[in-house]
Amino acid sequence: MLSERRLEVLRAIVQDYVGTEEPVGSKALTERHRLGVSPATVRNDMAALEDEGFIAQPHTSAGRIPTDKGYRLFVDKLAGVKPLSSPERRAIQNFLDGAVDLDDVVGRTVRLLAQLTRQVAVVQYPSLTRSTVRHVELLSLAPARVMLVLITDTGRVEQRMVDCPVPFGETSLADLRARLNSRVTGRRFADVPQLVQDLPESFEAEDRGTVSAVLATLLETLVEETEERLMIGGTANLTRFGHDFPLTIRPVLEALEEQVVLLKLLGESEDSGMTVRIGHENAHEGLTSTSVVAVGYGSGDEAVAKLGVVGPTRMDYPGTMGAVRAVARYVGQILAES
Amino acid sequence: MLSERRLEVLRAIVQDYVGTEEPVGSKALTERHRLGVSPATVRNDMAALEDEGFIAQPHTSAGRIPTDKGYRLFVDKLAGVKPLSSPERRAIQNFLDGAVDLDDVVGRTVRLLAQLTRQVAVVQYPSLTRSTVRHVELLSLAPARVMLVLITDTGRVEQRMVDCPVPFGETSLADLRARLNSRVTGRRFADVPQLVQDLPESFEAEDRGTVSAVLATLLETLVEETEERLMIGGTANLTRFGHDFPLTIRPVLEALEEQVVLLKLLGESEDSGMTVRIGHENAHEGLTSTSVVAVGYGSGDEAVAKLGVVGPTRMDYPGTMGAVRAVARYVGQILAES
DNA sequence: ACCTGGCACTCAGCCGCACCGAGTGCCAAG
DNA sequence: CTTGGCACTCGGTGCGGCTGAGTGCCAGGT
Repeated sequence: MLSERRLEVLRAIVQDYVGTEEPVGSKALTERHRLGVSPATVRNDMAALEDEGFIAQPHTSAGRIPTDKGYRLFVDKLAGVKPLSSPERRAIQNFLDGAVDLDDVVGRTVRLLAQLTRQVAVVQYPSLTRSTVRHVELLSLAPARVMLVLITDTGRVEQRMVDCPVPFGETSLADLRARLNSRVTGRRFADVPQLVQDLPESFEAEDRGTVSAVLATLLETLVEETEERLMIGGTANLTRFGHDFPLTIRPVLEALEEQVVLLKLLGESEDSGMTVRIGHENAHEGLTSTSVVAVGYGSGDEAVAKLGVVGPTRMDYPGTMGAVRAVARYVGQILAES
Repeated sequence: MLSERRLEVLRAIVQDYVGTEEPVGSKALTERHRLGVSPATVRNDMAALEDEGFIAQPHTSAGRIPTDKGYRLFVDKLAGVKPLSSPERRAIQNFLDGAVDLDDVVGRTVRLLAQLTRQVAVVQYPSLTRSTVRHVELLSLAPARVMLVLITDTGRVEQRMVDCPVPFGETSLADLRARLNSRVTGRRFADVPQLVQDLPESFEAEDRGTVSAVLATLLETLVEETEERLMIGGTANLTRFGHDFPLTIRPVLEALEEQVVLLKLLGESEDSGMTVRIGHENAHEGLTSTSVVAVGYGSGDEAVAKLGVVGPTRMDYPGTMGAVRAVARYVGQILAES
């Protein structure tokens, strides 16, 4: 229902607007793009595109700017994913290769993504529920005090204190540690609850209380930390947002500080494959003038967490999508290696 | 050399300016404060204060605003530290008490501080070098692969992978773990290097390579992580900075993203006792229009790390200092308990 | 049926101008 | 040393006119 040329006009409008940040008019369009038609024709097309809701005028007698719906069409039909240049790829690899631990990987990823896209980057830590257990460690700190340390295959470490109802001997502790690990090492966290269910029964009566306490803390940790952690960076890029600062930037900063909001943002997208959420498509009110590009990443074929960027709806979608995808791939490789 | 009344005038100017964000004139001053003198007198005093460099006019025929030097005098001589109200104290305690682990403590502290002061909060993780070792754990993940886990008395956990030159048996590993712990548990991290220096010699020749590798990684971790970690929050408060947004806010956001800068910022202050660094007193260029209020906190009497806030030079110093001090105390308590 | 050039119209942004008023410095008197 | 008076400054604001990019529409051409 939209002719080929009209789509072409929309593409041109999006590209110009993203570049200049200013409403684009018919004359400027014909000059900057070889559309092969006159400004008047473009005007007609623009009127049609406006009727369909793809573009809008800020005020009468100004140029047009794309609407969220216009960006949507652009992303879905008109734009591809721009692959990175090979120097960029090499830079990514070099930068990520220097990481020493998981925190470092995530930290570097955030900085990298922020720099590449010149936007705000968000990286989720590998999810506990989708990871597998590498090791469970129990340390006796005091006669009735045990520290529980949980290590995942992605290098994440969680620790908790456990208060034992009665003092717990070193040998019992070693016993519990051994049995616990033989059951859960290499298994997925999601499966842990049923794997340890009957563990207390196999212990002496006097130790059962403590065993139960330890297990309870373990399960609690799994539940609590299912609210994942994440890291953000590149907030300074928000200053390149637009001219009407305070009002735009404020709610975005606020939203970015609420982990819950961000996690929802990343979580709502499909598991693998890139998701682009544009303007009002974002549920959160403060983010209706931003777009979110997110993708899953993982050490194997399956995604263990998401990463992405938050930027103005007026962003370079192909470039951003390319950068996000590339970074996700490299991070996956790094995690698989460690 | 400055009469009592002139100091009083300065105090009034600072207070009014902090409240209204607008240059304050002689007439307004006499109306809002009971100085007992006429505007003309105040004008004379203001002229004197301006000669001394404590206040300045943005343009001729506008009110006066305090200079950095003026704020300095205000903080040093004219203002106390405003204690928090008891509801506030209770709120702090309740909020911090719910923390489950160190990350949570730091996270809650940041949010709390940001909310109380309505500024950007910065909290440093307890320093490794000033903490003591609670436990060192060695886990065999593969025949020639060991994971080193370091746990501090403040609950911080660091982990590193160690590649062994030759496979390392479980018994040797247990042996090393035991000897290592007997030497370093309870000792300060700073002392660890010399405590483990001669450890390889006491092992069989074939294991010495691995023992050395493990120790090398341990020491390396200590060095690397001496660049401390920290957490920031409340950046949304930057939007309340001033009217001339983009230019002011940008360098601040950039500075806040550079951990190194922030660590220097906190580190430069004396160990305990509160430090207030005003405007150009901050070395970093991006922060010359901000003030930093920082204080050490710790589980015992000695500081293990710093926390503080970054805000506009035009801030409520007494209130901010009060909040920072109170939060530091409570965090110290929480850490001591865990 | 579609493209195109022409034309009248609109309106945000940008002067220039005058005015207002808060605030100042100075001075002479108390 | 304080105070009231007074002339002066100058940033901010509101108003009017101009400009120019951009539009919508129409009539003519392909």
